[in-house]
Amino acid sequence: MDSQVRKKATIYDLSVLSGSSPSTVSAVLNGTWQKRRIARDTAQTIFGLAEQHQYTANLQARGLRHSRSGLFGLMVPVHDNRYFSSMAQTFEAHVRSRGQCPVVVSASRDPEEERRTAETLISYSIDGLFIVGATDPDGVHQVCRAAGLRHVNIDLPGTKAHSVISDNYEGARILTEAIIDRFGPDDPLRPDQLYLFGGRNDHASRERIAAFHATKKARLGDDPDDGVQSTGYSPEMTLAAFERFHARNGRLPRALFVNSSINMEGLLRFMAGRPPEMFEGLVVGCYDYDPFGSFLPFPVIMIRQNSEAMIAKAFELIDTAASPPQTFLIKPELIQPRSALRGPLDTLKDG
Amino acid sequence: MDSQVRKKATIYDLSVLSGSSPSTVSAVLNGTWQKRRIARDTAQTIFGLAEQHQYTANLQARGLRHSRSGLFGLMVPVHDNRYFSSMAQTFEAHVRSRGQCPVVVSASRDPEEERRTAETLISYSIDGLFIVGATDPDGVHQVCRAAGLRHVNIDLPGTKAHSVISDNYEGARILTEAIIDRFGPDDPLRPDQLYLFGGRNDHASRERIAAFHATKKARLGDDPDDGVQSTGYSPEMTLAAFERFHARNGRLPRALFVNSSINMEGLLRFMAGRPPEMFEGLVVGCYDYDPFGSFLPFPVIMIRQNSEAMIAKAFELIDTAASPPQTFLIKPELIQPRSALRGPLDTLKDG
DNA sequence: CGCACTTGCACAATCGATGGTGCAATGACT
DNA sequence: AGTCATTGCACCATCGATTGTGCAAGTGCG
Repeated sequence: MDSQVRKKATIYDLSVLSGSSPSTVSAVLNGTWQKRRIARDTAQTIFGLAEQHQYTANLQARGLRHSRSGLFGLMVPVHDNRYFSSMAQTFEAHVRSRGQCPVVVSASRDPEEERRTAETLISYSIDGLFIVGATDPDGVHQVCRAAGLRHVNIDLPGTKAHSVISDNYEGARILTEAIIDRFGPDDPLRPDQLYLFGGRNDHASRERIAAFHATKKARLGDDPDDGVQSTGYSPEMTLAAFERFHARNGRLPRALFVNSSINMEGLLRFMAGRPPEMFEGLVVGCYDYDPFGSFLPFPVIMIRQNSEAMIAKAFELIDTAASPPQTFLIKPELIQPRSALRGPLDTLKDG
Repeated sequence: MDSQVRKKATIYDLSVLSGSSPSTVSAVLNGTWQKRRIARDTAQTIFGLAEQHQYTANLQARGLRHSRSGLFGLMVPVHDNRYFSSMAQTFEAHVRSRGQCPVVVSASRDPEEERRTAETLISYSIDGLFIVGATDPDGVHQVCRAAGLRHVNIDLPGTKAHSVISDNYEGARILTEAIIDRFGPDDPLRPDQLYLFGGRNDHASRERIAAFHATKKARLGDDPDDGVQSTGYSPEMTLAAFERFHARNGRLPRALFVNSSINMEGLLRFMAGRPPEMFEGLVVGCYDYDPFGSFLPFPVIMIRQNSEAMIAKAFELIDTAASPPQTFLIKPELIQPRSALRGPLDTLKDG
């Protein structure tokens, strides 16, 4: 009843109530009162009033004064994806432990949207920004630099700011090896039986495709040109690619390298309504880890990108000067089929 | 080179450059210039300068003046979960289309953290808040009301503000029916062969458990007391529950009602390292939809909660007075095994 | 020409918190 | 008592944008 829909108390309110000046109230409540030689008694009084009236600072006002906001941004392509959302989970914990407020927004892999989103966040004077999987990291960089905003690229590298990315070449190499190893010497995999689906013209895909080619050539002796079906990061396009392949060949390849969990969803759509037998003997490598994906009816070897390490490294970099910009590779991990890993959620109390 | 790390331009900078007063510049740039009878020529000049100097408004200053920020918050328990992250995806699109900036934060299902997080967001004068799956919605409500912040509960209801939740009773009923229907008349399911794993003492779980009990009794004629293993929303606790069950009985139940995808991850952990044969014949109902979970080696019937409809309804409610608070039920959908649904990501350009 | 309007804009207060500076009161010391 | 240092706090400008108000110059009309 006491504090209905009344506006929040300000230092001016407490100033009147306590008989002290607003600046004294401010000093007490932001912790600088000792430095400003405010008497302990005065402070106590003000603390009491603050508690009684549920005072909390107006962070916009403080931010305006400081040209900082206490907000720290994470810009992801999409929320609805285990890789990015587990990154967000880790990110939040880090930011909170720094006493700041995490803000996660998505920019839909649209360069224009990416820049607009950065602009918006900058208008709130955010203190830092991680740019995850941006289509145009350097475009976002322009915007950030013009505003003097500290930022780090994650997952896809830019040329103007520090970047922390997966070691996609190495990851794709070990994944391709693992797929090939899955077939015994009695009936080994032939080069024309292993296809890569997914990917687009971004740094990560290019690296993975290069490693895929190189490893195929090294291990299988050959690598036909049509072994890569580029589909973008779209389930629907990936589905279409599988359907085209199936229409042409009457079956799926024996083995698949799927570029991401999003592309894997294209495979799921292909599976829906088709007989399970169609997928017998299939071996899939997926460049992403999803616990449910790991238990499909056929073996799915996965790559788990180490998002915790990437976020940690990014926080290390955010406070260091960016010149010259460097790219840091974080080694991903091969996950054998039927693995249920622990994740960031496991650190929560109970759930 | 031009705009190195120089501070952002303000209306005062443009004021000097244009020879107009700051208030004129402000009026031009915030669109009220016609109302304030600023000459078109003057406006043009200022628009030009603004563009040239890449002016963007300081939204903290604007927010301070307006006691609004243009930020709209979504507080979820965790990011790392398809249900919540797809909700976030839908939420973002809505907020953007309202011309506001979405802010997604997680509160870890910790009542204290929930209140603190709300406090923080309020300190930034956010314009609205959706409280998703809160452990203590009414506690958060207190905080919001004291600040006059519009808010709606989603997924778990409160008693003091409008709530939009899944029709958990109905969903659990049709899920339980579907599980039972999965078994033919030759070898029908016995009451002691169907167990519920997961859930805690929240509204959703209580409703689901009630429906589970009622449906079992109605369809199978009986319902032993120990048919519900409460584990919270924790993969690890759920794993432990499965292990206990298995240790006691030497096998899993024939059929499972798993309370959420998070609890399903506990089942995955149980599966890891155990022979696939152990899960032959198993039928699972899962109260959540995950595309990968839909294609496990045994039939998994899922409930897809309609997060799009819930978000849409919540936006409808946010602008209406909250008295008296009502709870709106959104019907969830039964998803047969091996289904790969389209999701919010499919509306994106390509990926 | 004189008066009433309209046009076009400047002025200044305001939102809430911060921090540099100044100043009175008190105490310490010669 | 006089000097100086310290204590304890108030004053005020400031961050950038918004908006109510006031006012000079221009226009129209009798």
